[in-house]
Amino acid sequence: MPHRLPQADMSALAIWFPRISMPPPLVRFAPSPTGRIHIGNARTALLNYVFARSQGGGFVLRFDDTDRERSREEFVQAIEVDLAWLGIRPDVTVRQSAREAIYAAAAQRLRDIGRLYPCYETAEELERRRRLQQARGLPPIYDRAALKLAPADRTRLEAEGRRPHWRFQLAPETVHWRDLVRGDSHIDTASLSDPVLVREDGSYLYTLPSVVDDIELDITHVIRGEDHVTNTAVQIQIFKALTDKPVPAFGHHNLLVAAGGEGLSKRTGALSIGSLRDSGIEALAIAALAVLTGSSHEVHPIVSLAELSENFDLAHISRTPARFDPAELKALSQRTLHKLDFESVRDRLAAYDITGFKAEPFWLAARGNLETLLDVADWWRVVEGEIEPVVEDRAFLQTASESLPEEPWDETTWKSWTSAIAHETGRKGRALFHPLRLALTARETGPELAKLLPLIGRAKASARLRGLAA
RNA sequence: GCGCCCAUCGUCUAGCGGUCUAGGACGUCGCCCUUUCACGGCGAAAACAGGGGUUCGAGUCCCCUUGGGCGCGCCA
Repeated sequence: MPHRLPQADMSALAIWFPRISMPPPLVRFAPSPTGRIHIGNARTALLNYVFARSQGGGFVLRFDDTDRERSREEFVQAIEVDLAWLGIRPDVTVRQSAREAIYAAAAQRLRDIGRLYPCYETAEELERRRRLQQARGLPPIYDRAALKLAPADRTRLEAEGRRPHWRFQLAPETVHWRDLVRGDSHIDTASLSDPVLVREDGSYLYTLPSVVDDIELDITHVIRGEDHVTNTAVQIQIFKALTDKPVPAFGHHNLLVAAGGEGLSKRTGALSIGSLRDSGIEALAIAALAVLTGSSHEVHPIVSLAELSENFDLAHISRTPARFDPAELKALSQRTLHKLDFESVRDRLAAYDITGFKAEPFWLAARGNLETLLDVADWWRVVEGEIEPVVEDRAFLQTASESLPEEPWDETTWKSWTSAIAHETGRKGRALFHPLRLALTARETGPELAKLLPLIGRAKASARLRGLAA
């Protein structure tokens, strides 16, 4: 497969032309602040970020907020917060709303070279024509009627008060590019409508600002969802019409679909990063699942974002849509938690007032039993707080409390204590341990009691065995 | 409707004509560990969408069917 070779090609080039050093890659993630980011969005952001990191490159966060109607400041903030939580620190942040003069200049340049032409059809007219074409089995493509307008026609229309919207005139050709994930790709512009770049009210649609910013900011790699492949032909043409700079490389990753198979696009109000965070999902689990699923890499828990950059290769992403299953995310989040060492959660534990000399041994004992970090509070209460013990067998617990050894306790205390009880009562297995666990922790399942007992301490243990809240 | 892309275990995938009685991971199930549960370790079951070709030989190449994704906006 040709698209698995570019790495080799690059290094070959570097050997033969050592003086031609590639500029460091610069990627961009370009959300429109019309909502919170969701798992699909976040995946694109993460893929860009991990790619940049793996190549020693930079990451631009660009807010595509040219749609003034729908863009909201609160979403700009929320997106930055969500991205930061995921571990993404943009090197540069820009807003398209602050750059309109640049787009205006670009639009003028396109008019000057005759590639941007005014159209006077109304939205309703266009809609009607599209339906007509579809009914006839034809592709719904703009017929370029406006191109045939004589100057006099325009003058008359303008006199009637009609304001034009502006279309980019596509050159008839098949546009080719070597997609970073999909390999050799091509689009015949004959199957496309000339894209509207400027609205009737003079504002810009996504297409022009996007290309202009990619040029101005020297973006080298455009990594985005597969839903943008068709746009690529248009963007390459606009790019070339505007500048002699090299066209960026494009990589279109597969899309996520819901477990049932239906699309998981931004329109379906998919799981937001914010709600995932609130439900206790680990950011690292989201990152791992987002970049690993749908690729030939095994999905596995990670302990740092950097881990994902190590074997990262866009060519390892599949061209088939991948299912996103929240249950899988949850399970991965749980396994992630079980691997985290104390240092990496120290600050977050402190937020639950889990500090002091018991904090680390507590974490090591409890982490394997957590579904989410939210659960630590419950286990910390078992160790340091007060709980109401569950008494299953009063007489047995009485015996147990009487054989409780004197402190100091360590991890061997549990073994020697329970051996003594077993000896005295003849109990073993579940009959022996279940009542002890219930009395000591008030829960059916939990961390190894050998590790928990010394943290609970004699005073609390003794009281709980006697059925007292402690 | 038209165009582009795709099709291997439940899920994510390896596989680039013989080495595939199809490999891995997650999940599932079983066993072990812990004189309990959870965590952990080990093992098992589980797939080439269907039909035609090409070839000595096809999961691998071609065509059709079926199924799926995306696109076809004065959205991004």
